[in-house]
Amino acid sequence: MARTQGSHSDITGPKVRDTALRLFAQHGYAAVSMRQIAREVGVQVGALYNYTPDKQALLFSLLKGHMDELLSTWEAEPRPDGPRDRLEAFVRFHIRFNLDRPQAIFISYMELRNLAPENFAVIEAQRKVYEGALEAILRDGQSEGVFSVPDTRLASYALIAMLTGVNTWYRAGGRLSIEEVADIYWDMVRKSVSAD
Amino acid sequence: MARTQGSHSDITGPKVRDTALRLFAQHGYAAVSMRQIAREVGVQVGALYNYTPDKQALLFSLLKGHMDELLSTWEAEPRPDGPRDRLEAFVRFHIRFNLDRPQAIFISYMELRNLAPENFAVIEAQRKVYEGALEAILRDGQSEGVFSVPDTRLASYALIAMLTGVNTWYRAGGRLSIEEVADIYWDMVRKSVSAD
DNA sequence: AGATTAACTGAACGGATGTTCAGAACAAGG
DNA sequence: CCTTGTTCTGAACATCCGTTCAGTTAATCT
Repeated sequence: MARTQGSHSDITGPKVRDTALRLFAQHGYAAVSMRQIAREVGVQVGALYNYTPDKQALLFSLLKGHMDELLSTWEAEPRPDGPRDRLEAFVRFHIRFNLDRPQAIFISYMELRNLAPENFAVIEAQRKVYEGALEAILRDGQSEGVFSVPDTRLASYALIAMLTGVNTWYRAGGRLSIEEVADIYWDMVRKSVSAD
Repeated sequence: MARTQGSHSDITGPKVRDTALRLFAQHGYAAVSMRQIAREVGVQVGALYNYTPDKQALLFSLLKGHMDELLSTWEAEPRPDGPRDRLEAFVRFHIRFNLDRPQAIFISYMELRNLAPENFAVIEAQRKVYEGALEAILRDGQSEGVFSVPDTRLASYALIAMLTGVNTWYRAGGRLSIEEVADIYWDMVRKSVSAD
């Protein structure tokens, strides 16, 4: 039998993506087989190829979709005046965005090396744009004299790593809410760049 | 032919570990085959099983060896008086240690999920010991009034993530020496906990 | 009602996987 | 010099891999 009742592409399609995202985040791209994805979706393995040309494209599509959403959401955020408030906005945005999609964040840091070179280049370029936004804030603050950062490039790396690290330990329903976490991180970031 | 001249276990053994470490770091545990390791070592695949009971044990052995070295090296470090100097020692030690073994650091953060549960528990416990050392410093500094950190647990996570992040961008021979990098990071860490 | 099309099954393809093992080649010890 | 033990080869094992495709089913269109 094929095409059981109510199973259409607009149901199976997202299900394939969701399942792949979850399994890739849990076990890693290389450790997850197409058959495993199919089993959890509830179809035979061949059916997956209605939704992706191959396994590599599935990974790339997930990462690309995530980066597109990250960039467009960030650009739609209110952009306060002055480096200090812009930095705070970045910190709070980053933490909120990350904690809302832990799996996507996880694979977009862990599975980069499993991208084909041309796919890697695309994602890497998008990441540079995003991290560049942080560095621009730091540079502005430094030149306006409201921050004191000896090396803005390096500081942006350090802060990104610190902020992205929340995903390794934060669990929803824990002792701290997302807002409380953001408050604490912002406190540390603010002091680390010597802002008021 | 077998046993060609000069190939003994005290040469092949370390070569297997070095090769496995390099390949795991480069492509990921699941993406590297035993045959690939054997090829780069220069033996047939069966010969690897003189040095490890199986692939999983090889990964665990690499991670365990790394964590053992991390803990014993840290415990052998001079232990300055007072939280401020102890924190500085920790920061400089961590950066130095990490940048000296980028591959081992990489796999011990990336390949944890590929460990069998009982192996994972061992490594996780060791990691907790190490991170606990940082938190103890923060707690002491907080209670002595030389630091101002609202949440020492969370701050230790944040700082560890920030410090470990150096491995993602630092390349030997770049524009900054390890000492310069450590100076800059220490400056940020110091300020983030409000130490003089 | 009949034709068309989208969605899926079931099976197959060649090749790669981790692991085992009998036997060969060599070095060392008596 | 002959035995013993170590180290390795070469081949095999069963199983899994990503991917393809002819055929089947069910929804949609005319």
